[in-house]
This record gives sequence, C-alpha cells and structure tokens, in this order.
Amino acid sequence: MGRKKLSEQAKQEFRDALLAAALKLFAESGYESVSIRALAKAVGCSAMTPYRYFEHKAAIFDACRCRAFEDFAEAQELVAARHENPLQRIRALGEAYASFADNHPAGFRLMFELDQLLEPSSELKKAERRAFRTLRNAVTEAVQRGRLLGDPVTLAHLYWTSLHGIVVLSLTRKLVHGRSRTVLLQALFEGAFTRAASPA
Amino acid sequence: MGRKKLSEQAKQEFRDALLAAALKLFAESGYESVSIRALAKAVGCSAMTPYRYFEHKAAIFDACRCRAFEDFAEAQELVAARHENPLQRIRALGEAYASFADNHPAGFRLMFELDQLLEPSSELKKAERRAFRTLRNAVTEAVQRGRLLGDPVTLAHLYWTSLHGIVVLSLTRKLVHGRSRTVLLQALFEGAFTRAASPA
DNA sequence: CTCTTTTAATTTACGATGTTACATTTACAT
DNA sequence: ATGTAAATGTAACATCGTAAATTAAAAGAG
Repeated sequence: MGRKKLSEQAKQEFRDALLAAALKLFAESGYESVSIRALAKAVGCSAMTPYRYFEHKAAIFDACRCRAFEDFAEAQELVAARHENPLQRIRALGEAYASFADNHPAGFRLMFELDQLLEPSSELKKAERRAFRTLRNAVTEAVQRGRLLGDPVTLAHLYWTSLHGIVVLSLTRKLVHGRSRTVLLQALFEGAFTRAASPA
Repeated sequence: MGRKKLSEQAKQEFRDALLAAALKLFAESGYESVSIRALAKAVGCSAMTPYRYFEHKAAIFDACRCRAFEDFAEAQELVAARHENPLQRIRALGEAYASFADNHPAGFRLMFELDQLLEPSSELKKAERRAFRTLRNAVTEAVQRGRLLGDPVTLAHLYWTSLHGIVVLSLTRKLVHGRSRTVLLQALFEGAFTRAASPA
C-alpha cells in the first residue's frame, strides 16, 4: 500500500501521468465534467490519491494550464525557427496561433479561460511570458530592420491582442457575414488597418 | 401554494427577478459558486421552483447571457448617439467596450466565456448581432465618408476583434511591461498599425 | 356549497462531486 | 524484531443539479 519515501522523480512521474490524463480528459469533456475520481481511475490509482500530489482540483488545473502554455510556446518557437524574414515570421506565428486553437482546443481554453480560479503560480507566469516572447522577438527584429515602425513592445502587444481577438471570437462563433478567421487574419497581416486609418 | 394559471406577465416577472438575482450573484462569486438553491433563496422561493420557469441551470445562464448582451448593446448605442464624427464614435465605442468589461465584469464574462455550455438560442444570437451592429454602423459610415478605407464589414470585424483581444488579455492580466489596456487602445486608435505595416 | 380537476409550489430523494477524516499497509531505522 | 513514518485505500460529509412524489390552492361543474 505505501512503500516508503517516494523519490522526487517518482513523484514527478506520477504528476506527469496525471496531468497527461487530465489534459486528455479535459479535451474530451471539458473541465467541469472531469471528476477527480474519473482522473484517478484513468491513471489507475485510488480515488483520493491525487490529493497527495496536488492540493486540490484547481491546482491540477493550474498545472495543466502551465503545460498548455509550454506546449504552445514550443509550437511558436518551432514555427519561428523556420522563417528568416521577420515579417513572414510574424505572420507564420499568427497562423500557428490560430492552428493551435484548432488542434488543441482544450489546451487553448485552459490557457485563456476568462475566469481563472487561482492566482497564477510563478511557473505559470513564466510559461506565459515564454509563450509571448517569440512573437515579441519577431516584432522587435522587424522594427530593428526597419520593416515595421513604432515601439516594438507596444506593437508586439497589438499584434498579439488582435490575433487573440480574432481567434477567440472565431472560436466562440461570434463572427458574422462570412468574415471567417482566415479572412480576418489575412486582412490583419496584409495591412487592412494600414490603409484604414490614414486621415485624422 | 399554487394559485392557478400564472399569467404570461407574472411568469416574465418571476423570470426577470430570478435573472436579476442571478446576475448579481455571479458578480459576487462567479459562475460555479452560484447554486440553484442559493438563487432560489435569493428570490425567496423554494429550491425547485426555478425549474418551473427554466429547463435547467444552463438555460438560466443562457438567459443571463442574453441580458448581458442587451445591456452591452444598449450601452454601445447610448455612446454612439453622443458622437457625430464617425471616427470619434468608433473610438468612443472602443472605450465603452473596455469600460463595460470594468463595470460589469460578471456580465462580460458571461458574454465571452470560452466554453459556452449551450447552443445559443435565437434570442441570444439576436442580442449578439445587435451588440456588434453599432460599431459596424460607425465603421460603415466612416468608410462612406472617406475617413476609412477598405471593406466596411471586414474592417468593423477587425476593430472589434482587436478591441476584444486587448480587453480580454488585459482582464486576464496577460499584458506585460507596462503595456496596459489604455496604452494599447490609444495605440490602436491612433494608428500604430498604420505606420506599422508600410513596407511589404 | 361541495366535489373534482388542474396547476403551482414544496418536500423528499438520488446519484455525483470535491474534500476531510480515518484506517491500513508497507519500508526502513533501530 | 519492532516501532515509526510515509503512501495509499476506504468511509464519510456537505453540497450540487435534478427527478419524483406530495401538498396546497384556486377554478370549474353539479
């Protein structure tokens, strides 16, 4: 029943297995519908065992979010590595952003759910910063090379928020009149705003 | 206990009272923490009575979302009526968007929560369209008067999505390096993107 | 007025959930 | 060998959404 003193590594293994199962179950049925008991059954332990490794369900959720951000950050970094031209890289990052929402909807929801149940842990905040860094670097580089004008950090934020708004309102099916995510991303990256705001 | 045959009006009154209480409770403690029983107590009826007026809890939330969208739409329309100049109107609508998120955080969350539990009712969809219409009209007018260039509907979507991204990532505290919502809104409306994307 | 029918509202009950408290089993130090 | 600490298993609790059964009250029929 209790072999003594789990090694730190063994603990991590259990945590990882549980988080993997959690992410998978969340993907299938959403946060609410996954009970701790179901999670325990999925990893083959007794119902209350997860409580030895996580303080409560919200903590499991928090850890899952952390992993989701890391996965996302990794995807961004992989895409960035494939584009030398900073403008093309920015656009590719935007498309990767949208693709991630498509291919990992559960992860995406975990990351950007409006009601965070917990104050984000320092690990989570680190993962969030890493997730944003790739796009910011690309924008900074574009500014340095004179392909974009303005304050790099502000500009990177604007790209990110615009991107995010498109993806999120598309995901929740709020776009109308055939303006799909694809159309809007294209318009964003091909300078719809540019021609837009010329006169005061 | 049961006086006979509730009039349609009496039914609406009960529904309204219940929705008002629901919105208020959400504001205090969030979606999960509001139970049907608590809701019933808040309006002074027995625990199961709400089920005579709504099919299930999700339906109550759907109705709340509907109301939230209507409140939001009304706020947008009020602001729009105060600005003749379409560009100024667009900006004022953006600021009202952000203010609404500040002043009615519970309503805002209901509106834009990522996991909608129910297929939106036709009423809800109507309210959603109305909420977006004011901004779209302003953009259309700006294009007609030559103050903006491009396809009005696409452009309106872009303004909306950008706005939404800024507000939402600000709300969830994902903005960093001092780039607050205010800074980003200003940058958006003062053409940061404009100067941004000049060269291909 | 009395009796039946109809409808609203309450009470009771069930299965599931997150979590706490308690019990049990095992590995190691002595 | 034995006692102790650690990991796990089991039982129990309060609360949740909701269904079924029950009660109360009003409307219509005789």
